[in-house]
Amino acid sequence: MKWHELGEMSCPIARSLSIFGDRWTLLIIRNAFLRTRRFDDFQKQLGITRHLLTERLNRLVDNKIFEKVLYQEAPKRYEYKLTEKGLALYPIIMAVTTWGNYWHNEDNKYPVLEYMHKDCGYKTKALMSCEHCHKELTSKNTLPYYDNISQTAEK
Amino acid sequence: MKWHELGEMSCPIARSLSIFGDRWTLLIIRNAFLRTRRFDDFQKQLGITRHLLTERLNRLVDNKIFEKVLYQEAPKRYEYKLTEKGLALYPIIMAVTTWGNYWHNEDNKYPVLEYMHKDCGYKTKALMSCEHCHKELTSKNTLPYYDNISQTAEK
DNA sequence: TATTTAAGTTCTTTTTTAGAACTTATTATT
DNA sequence: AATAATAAGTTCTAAAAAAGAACTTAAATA
Repeated sequence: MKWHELGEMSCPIARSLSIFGDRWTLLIIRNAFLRTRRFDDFQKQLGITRHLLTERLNRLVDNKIFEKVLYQEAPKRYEYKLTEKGLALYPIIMAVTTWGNYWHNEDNKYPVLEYMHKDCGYKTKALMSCEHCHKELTSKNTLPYYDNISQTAEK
Repeated sequence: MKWHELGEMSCPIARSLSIFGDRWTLLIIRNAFLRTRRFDDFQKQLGITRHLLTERLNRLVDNKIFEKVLYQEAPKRYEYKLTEKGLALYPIIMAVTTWGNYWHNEDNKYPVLEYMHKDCGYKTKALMSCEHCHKELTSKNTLPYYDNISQTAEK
Protein backbone atom coordinates (compact mmCIF):
# COMPACT_ATOMS: atom_id res chain seq x y z
CA MET A 1 0.00 0.00 0.00
CA LYS A 2 1.30 3.44 -0.87
CA TRP A 3 0.86 6.67 1.05
CA HIS A 4 -1.74 8.16 -1.26
CA GLU A 5 -3.76 4.97 -1.19
CA LEU A 6 -3.87 5.14 2.60
CA GLY A 7 -5.26 8.65 2.29
CA GLU A 8 -8.17 7.44 0.21
CA MET A 9 -9.38 4.67 2.45
CA SER A 10 -12.77 5.01 4.03
CA CYS A 11 -11.39 4.08 7.46
CA PRO A 12 -10.77 7.30 9.37
CA ILE A 13 -7.72 5.80 11.09
CA ALA A 14 -6.08 4.89 7.78
CA ARG A 15 -6.76 8.36 6.42
CA SER A 16 -5.36 10.00 9.52
CA LEU A 17 -2.22 7.89 9.34
CA SER A 18 -1.66 9.02 5.77
CA ILE A 19 -0.89 12.39 7.39
CA PHE A 20 0.84 11.64 10.66
CA GLY A 21 1.68 7.94 10.46
CA ASP A 22 5.41 8.42 10.68
CA ARG A 23 8.14 9.08 13.22
CA TRP A 24 8.19 12.87 12.98
CA THR A 25 4.84 14.45 12.25
CA LEU A 26 3.25 14.10 15.68
CA LEU A 27 6.45 15.45 17.24
CA ILE A 28 6.25 18.51 15.00
CA ILE A 29 2.63 18.95 16.06
CA ARG A 30 3.50 18.43 19.72
CA ASN A 31 6.01 21.26 19.46
CA ALA A 32 3.50 23.43 17.66
CA PHE A 33 1.20 23.01 20.68
CA LEU A 34 4.14 24.17 22.78
CA ARG A 35 4.14 27.34 20.66
CA THR A 36 6.93 26.60 18.21
CA ARG A 37 6.15 28.21 14.86
CA ARG A 38 9.34 28.67 12.86
CA PHE A 39 11.33 26.39 10.62
CA ASP A 40 14.65 26.70 12.39
CA ASP A 41 13.08 26.31 15.80
CA PHE A 42 11.35 23.08 14.82
CA GLN A 43 14.58 21.89 13.28
CA LYS A 44 16.73 22.65 16.30
CA GLN A 45 14.25 21.38 18.87
CA LEU A 46 13.61 18.11 17.08
CA GLY A 47 16.90 17.34 15.36
CA ILE A 48 15.00 16.43 12.21
CA THR A 49 16.84 16.95 8.93
CA ARG A 50 15.96 20.19 7.16
CA HIS A 51 14.99 18.25 4.10
CA LEU A 52 12.42 16.13 5.89
CA LEU A 53 11.11 19.05 7.89
CA THR A 54 10.37 20.91 4.66
CA GLU A 55 8.53 17.92 3.30
CA ARG A 56 6.49 17.40 6.48
CA LEU A 57 5.57 21.05 6.91
CA ASN A 58 4.40 21.18 3.30
CA ARG A 59 2.22 18.14 3.84
CA LEU A 60 0.70 19.68 6.95
CA VAL A 61 0.01 22.93 5.13
CA ASP A 62 -1.51 21.06 2.16
CA ASN A 63 -3.79 19.29 4.60
CA LYS A 64 -4.77 22.50 6.36
CA ILE A 65 -3.29 21.49 9.70
CA PHE A 66 -0.86 24.39 9.58
CA GLU A 67 -1.33 27.70 7.88
CA LYS A 68 1.61 29.80 6.73
CA VAL A 69 1.47 33.25 8.22
CA LEU A 70 3.74 36.02 6.91
CA TYR A 71 5.73 37.54 9.74
CA GLN A 72 8.38 39.49 7.84
CA GLU A 73 8.33 41.25 4.48
CA ALA A 74 11.89 41.31 3.14
CA PRO A 75 12.86 38.64 2.73
CA LYS A 76 9.44 37.06 3.03
CA ARG A 77 9.24 34.75 6.00
CA TYR A 78 6.35 32.66 7.12
CA GLU A 79 5.58 30.87 10.31
CA TYR A 80 3.57 27.72 10.71
CA LYS A 81 0.51 28.10 12.85
CA LEU A 82 -1.96 25.42 13.84
CA THR A 83 -5.38 25.85 12.25
CA GLU A 84 -8.63 24.85 13.91
CA LYS A 85 -8.24 21.48 12.23
CA GLY A 86 -4.73 21.25 13.65
CA LEU A 87 -5.85 22.27 17.14
CA ALA A 88 -8.39 19.47 16.93
CA LEU A 89 -5.49 17.02 17.07
CA TYR A 90 -5.05 17.79 20.76
CA PRO A 91 -7.00 14.78 22.02
CA ILE A 92 -4.64 12.55 20.05
CA ILE A 93 -1.63 14.23 21.64
CA MET A 94 -3.21 13.78 25.07
CA ALA A 95 -4.14 10.16 24.48
CA VAL A 96 -0.62 9.33 23.29
CA THR A 97 0.89 11.21 26.23
CA THR A 98 -1.33 9.43 28.71
CA TRP A 99 -0.49 6.01 27.34
CA GLY A 100 3.24 6.76 27.20
CA ASN A 101 3.16 8.12 30.75
CA TYR A 102 1.34 5.31 32.48
CA TRP A 103 1.73 2.23 30.28
CA HIS A 104 4.94 2.63 28.38
CA ASN A 105 7.09 3.63 31.31
CA GLU A 106 8.46 0.57 33.09
CA ASP A 107 9.65 1.15 36.64
CA ASN A 108 8.69 4.81 36.23
CA LYS A 109 12.03 5.29 34.56
CA TYR A 110 10.80 8.40 32.77
CA PRO A 111 9.10 11.48 34.17
CA VAL A 112 5.33 11.71 33.89
CA LEU A 113 4.04 14.63 31.88
CA GLU A 114 1.13 16.00 33.89
CA TYR A 115 -1.74 18.18 32.79
CA MET A 116 -3.34 20.98 34.71
CA HIS A 117 -6.92 21.82 33.82
CA LYS A 118 -6.95 25.59 34.04
CA ASP A 119 -10.75 25.84 34.21
CA CYS A 120 -11.10 23.78 37.36
CA GLY A 121 -7.56 24.35 38.64
CA TYR A 122 -6.76 20.69 39.32
CA LYS A 123 -4.04 18.43 38.07
CA THR A 124 -5.94 16.07 35.84
CA LYS A 125 -5.77 12.97 33.73
CA ALA A 126 -7.31 12.91 30.28
CA LEU A 127 -10.16 10.42 30.11
CA MET A 128 -12.01 9.30 27.00
CA SER A 129 -15.59 9.68 27.95
CA CYS A 130 -19.08 9.32 26.51
CA GLU A 131 -20.56 12.64 25.42
CA HIS A 132 -23.92 11.41 26.59
CA CYS A 133 -23.39 9.90 30.05
CA HIS A 134 -19.77 11.10 30.63
CA LYS A 135 -18.58 7.67 31.77
CA GLU A 136 -15.28 6.34 30.52
CA LEU A 137 -15.18 4.65 27.11
CA THR A 138 -13.15 1.47 26.72
CA SER A 139 -12.82 -1.24 24.10
CA LYS A 140 -15.11 -3.39 26.23
CA ASN A 141 -18.03 -0.98 26.48
CA THR A 142 -18.07 0.55 23.01
CA LEU A 143 -19.18 -0.81 19.67
CA PRO A 144 -17.86 0.77 16.46
CA TYR A 145 -20.03 0.70 13.37
CA TYR A 146 -20.68 2.53 10.14
CA ASP A 147 -24.15 4.02 9.86
CA ASN A 148 -24.33 3.44 6.14
CA ILE A 149 -22.84 -0.01 5.83
CA SER A 150 -22.79 0.12 2.02
CA GLN A 151 -20.14 2.81 2.13
CA THR A 152 -17.75 0.91 4.33
CA ALA A 153 -16.11 -1.38 1.79
CA GLU A 154 -12.42 -0.56 1.72
CA LYS A 155 -11.51 -2.88 -1.12
CA MET B 1 17.52 10.34 15.23
CA LYS B 2 17.25 6.57 15.15
CA TRP B 3 14.34 4.43 16.30
CA HIS B 4 15.99 3.25 19.51
CA GLU B 5 16.93 6.80 20.45
CA LEU B 6 13.30 7.83 20.15
CA GLY B 7 12.42 5.04 22.56
CA GLU B 8 14.72 6.44 25.21
CA MET B 9 13.49 10.00 25.26
CA SER B 10 11.81 11.25 28.36
CA CYS B 11 8.90 12.67 26.36
CA PRO B 12 6.05 10.15 26.49
CA ILE B 13 4.99 11.04 22.95
CA ALA B 14 8.43 10.35 21.54
CA ARG B 15 8.60 7.05 23.39
CA SER B 16 5.16 6.04 22.17
CA LEU B 17 6.07 6.88 18.59
CA SER B 18 9.08 4.61 18.83
CA ILE B 19 6.49 1.83 18.91
CA PHE B 20 3.66 2.93 16.66
CA GLY B 21 5.06 5.92 14.79
CA ASP B 22 4.75 4.36 11.36
CA ARG B 23 2.23 3.65 8.68
CA TRP B 24 1.22 0.17 9.80
CA THR B 25 1.33 -0.41 13.52
CA LEU B 26 -1.83 1.43 14.52
CA LEU B 27 -3.67 -0.34 11.70
CA ILE B 28 -2.54 -3.69 13.07
CA ILE B 29 -3.75 -2.61 16.49
CA ARG B 30 -7.05 -1.34 15.08
CA ASN B 31 -7.65 -4.77 13.56
CA ALA B 32 -6.69 -6.43 16.82
CA PHE B 33 -9.47 -4.43 18.51
CA LEU B 34 -11.78 -5.79 15.81
CA ARG B 35 -10.78 -9.27 17.01
CA THR B 36 -8.17 -10.23 14.44
CA ARG B 37 -5.54 -12.43 16.04
CA ARG B 38 -3.74 -14.46 13.41
CA PHE B 39 -0.83 -13.71 11.14
CA ASP B 40 -2.54 -14.54 7.87
CA ASP B 41 -5.68 -12.65 8.84
CA PHE B 42 -3.74 -9.49 9.63
CA GLN B 43 -1.82 -9.90 6.39
CA LYS B 44 -4.90 -10.37 4.21
CA GLN B 45 -6.98 -7.68 5.87
CA LEU B 46 -4.24 -5.06 5.71
CA GLY B 47 -2.31 -5.95 2.58
CA ILE B 48 0.93 -5.48 4.50
CA THR B 49 3.93 -7.50 3.32
CA ARG B 50 4.56 -10.65 5.31
CA HIS B 51 8.06 -9.49 6.03
CA LEU B 52 6.97 -6.23 7.64
CA LEU B 53 4.12 -7.86 9.48
CA THR B 54 6.56 -10.26 11.12
CA GLU B 55 8.77 -7.38 12.13
CA ARG B 56 5.89 -5.30 13.52
CA LEU B 57 4.27 -8.16 15.44
CA ASN B 58 7.63 -8.98 17.01
CA ARG B 59 8.05 -5.40 18.12
CA LEU B 60 4.59 -5.36 19.63
CA VAL B 61 5.26 -8.60 21.47
CA ASP B 62 8.63 -7.32 22.70
CA ASN B 63 6.86 -4.27 24.05
CA LYS B 64 4.13 -6.33 25.72
CA ILE B 65 1.32 -4.90 23.63
CA PHE B 66 0.56 -8.33 22.19
CA GLU B 67 1.10 -11.65 23.83
CA LYS B 68 1.57 -14.82 21.81
CA VAL B 69 -0.94 -17.46 22.79
CA LEU B 70 -0.52 -21.06 21.64
CA TYR B 71 -3.64 -22.24 19.86
CA GLN B 72 -2.38 -25.42 18.15
CA GLU B 73 0.25 -27.98 19.11
CA ALA B 74 1.58 -29.56 15.90
CA PRO B 75 2.80 -27.55 14.23
CA LYS B 76 2.95 -24.98 16.97
CA ARG B 77 0.85 -21.97 16.14
CA TYR B 78 0.40 -18.81 18.12
CA GLU B 79 -2.07 -16.01 17.94
CA TYR B 80 -1.47 -12.41 18.86
CA LYS B 81 -3.68 -11.13 21.60
CA LEU B 82 -3.82 -7.63 23.03
CA THR B 83 -2.51 -7.40 26.59
CA GLU B 84 -3.83 -4.98 29.18
CA LYS B 85 -1.16 -2.55 27.99
CA GLY B 86 -2.37 -3.06 24.43
CA LEU B 87 -6.01 -2.57 25.38
CA ALA B 88 -4.97 0.69 26.99
CA LEU B 89 -4.26 2.01 23.49
CA TYR B 90 -7.99 2.28 22.86
CA PRO B 91 -8.25 6.00 23.66
CA ILE B 92 -5.62 6.66 21.00
CA ILE B 93 -7.62 4.66 18.46
CA MET B 94 -10.75 6.58 19.41
CA ALA B 95 -9.04 9.96 19.28
CA VAL B 96 -7.59 9.22 15.84
CA THR B 97 -10.94 7.92 14.62
CA THR B 98 -12.77 10.98 15.87
CA TRP B 99 -10.36 13.38 14.23
CA GLY B 100 -10.40 11.49 10.94
CA ASN B 101 -14.19 11.33 11.00
CA TYR B 102 -14.96 14.95 11.68
CA TRP B 103 -11.89 16.93 10.65
CA HIS B 104 -10.14 15.00 7.96
CA ASN B 105 -13.19 14.26 5.86
CA GLU B 106 -13.86 17.09 3.43
CA ASP B 107 -17.38 17.24 2.04
CA ASN B 108 -18.20 14.16 4.08
CA LYS B 109 -16.70 12.14 1.30
CA TYR B 110 -16.03 9.22 3.61
CA PRO B 111 -18.37 7.42 5.96
CA VAL B 112 -18.27 8.32 9.63
CA LEU B 113 -17.31 5.53 11.98
CA GLU B 114 -19.72 5.81 14.89
CA TYR B 115 -19.44 4.44 18.39
CA MET B 116 -22.20 3.05 20.51
CA HIS B 117 -21.69 3.17 24.26
CA LYS B 118 -23.10 -0.13 25.40
CA ASP B 119 -23.41 0.91 29.04
CA CYS B 120 -25.77 3.83 28.38
CA GLY B 121 -27.11 2.57 25.06
CA TYR B 122 -26.53 5.77 23.12
CA LYS B 123 -24.58 6.54 20.02
CA THR B 124 -21.72 8.60 21.36
CA LYS B 125 -18.73 10.71 20.53
CA ALA B 126 -15.48 10.25 22.40
CA LEU B 127 -14.57 13.35 24.36
CA MET B 128 -11.31 14.03 26.14
CA SER B 129 -12.41 15.11 29.55
CA CYS B 130 -11.01 16.12 32.89
CA GLU B 131 -11.04 13.29 35.42
CA HIS B 132 -11.82 15.82 38.09
CA CYS B 133 -14.60 18.06 36.72
CA HIS B 134 -15.49 15.99 33.61
CA LYS B 135 -15.43 19.00 31.31
CA GLU B 136 -13.74 18.78 27.95
CA LEU B 137 -9.97 19.25 27.76
CA THR B 138 -8.53 21.33 24.93
CA SER B 139 -5.18 22.88 24.12
CA LYS B 140 -6.54 26.19 25.40
CA ASN B 141 -7.61 25.05 28.83
CA THR B 142 -4.82 22.64 29.77
CA LEU B 143 -1.25 23.21 30.81
CA PRO B 144 1.29 20.41 30.42
CA TYR B 145 4.22 20.24 32.84
CA TYR B 146 6.66 17.84 34.41
CA ASP B 147 6.39 17.53 38.15
CA ASN B 148 10.10 17.01 38.55
CA ILE B 149 11.51 19.54 36.19
CA SER B 150 15.08 18.28 36.63
CA GLN B 151 14.18 15.05 34.88
CA THR B 152 12.73 16.66 31.79
CA ALA B 153 15.88 17.48 29.86
CA GLU B 154 15.80 15.54 26.64
CA LYS B 155 19.34 16.40 25.55
C1' DT C 1 -0.04 -38.55 -3.82
C1' DA C 2 -1.14 -33.86 -4.46
C1' DT C 3 -3.15 -29.77 -2.44
C1' DT C 4 -4.12 -26.68 1.15
C1' DT C 5 -3.27 -24.12 5.45
C1' DA C 6 -0.55 -21.28 8.49
C1' DA C 7 3.35 -18.77 9.72
C1' DG C 8 7.01 -17.32 8.62
C1' DT C 9 11.92 -16.42 5.71
C1' DT C 10 14.68 -14.94 1.85
C1' DC C 11 15.69 -12.26 -1.95
C1' DT C 12 15.80 -8.04 -5.15
C1' DT C 13 14.04 -3.52 -6.19
C1' DT C 14 12.15 0.85 -4.89
C1' DT C 15 11.24 4.44 -1.68
C1' DT C 16 12.41 7.05 2.45
C1' DT C 17 15.42 8.90 5.65
C1' DA C 18 19.91 10.63 7.42
C1' DG C 19 23.56 13.75 7.19
C1' DA C 20 26.16 17.28 5.49
C1' DA C 21 27.06 21.12 2.50
C1' DC C 22 25.29 24.79 -0.34
C1' DT C 23 22.08 28.94 -1.65
C1' DT C 24 19.66 33.35 -1.23
C1' DA C 25 18.22 37.67 0.62
C1' DT C 26 18.62 40.75 4.20
C1' DT C 27 20.34 42.70 8.58
C1' DA C 28 23.84 43.40 12.07
C1' DT C 29 28.73 43.83 13.26
C1' DT C 30 33.69 45.06 12.72
C1' DA D 1 32.58 48.81 3.00
C1' DA D 2 33.52 44.16 3.96
C1' DT D 3 32.33 40.29 6.88
C1' DA D 4 29.44 37.60 9.61
C1' DA D 5 24.99 36.19 11.14
C1' DT D 6 20.00 34.94 10.52
C1' DA D 7 16.28 32.38 8.46
C1' DA D 8 14.36 29.24 5.35
C1' DG D 9 15.04 26.47 2.43
C1' DT D 10 17.59 23.15 -1.60
C1' DT D 11 20.80 19.78 -3.28
C1' DC D 12 23.65 16.17 -2.95
C1' DT D 13 25.23 11.02 -1.44
C1' DA D 14 24.87 7.19 1.59
C1' DA D 15 22.22 4.33 4.57
C1' DA D 16 17.97 2.34 6.19
C1' DA D 17 13.31 0.82 5.58
C1' DA D 18 9.48 -0.83 2.82
C1' DA D 19 7.42 -3.18 -1.29
C1' DG D 20 6.73 -7.26 -3.81
C1' DA D 21 7.30 -11.78 -5.03
C1' DA D 22 8.96 -16.41 -4.36
C1' DC D 23 10.41 -19.98 -1.21
C1' DT D 24 10.20 -23.05 3.23
C1' DT D 25 8.28 -26.15 6.65
C1' DA D 26 5.12 -29.24 8.93
C1' DA D 27 0.95 -31.10 9.31
C1' DA D 28 -4.01 -31.83 7.72
C1' DT D 29 -7.15 -32.78 3.99
C1' DA D 30 -8.89 -34.16 -0.64
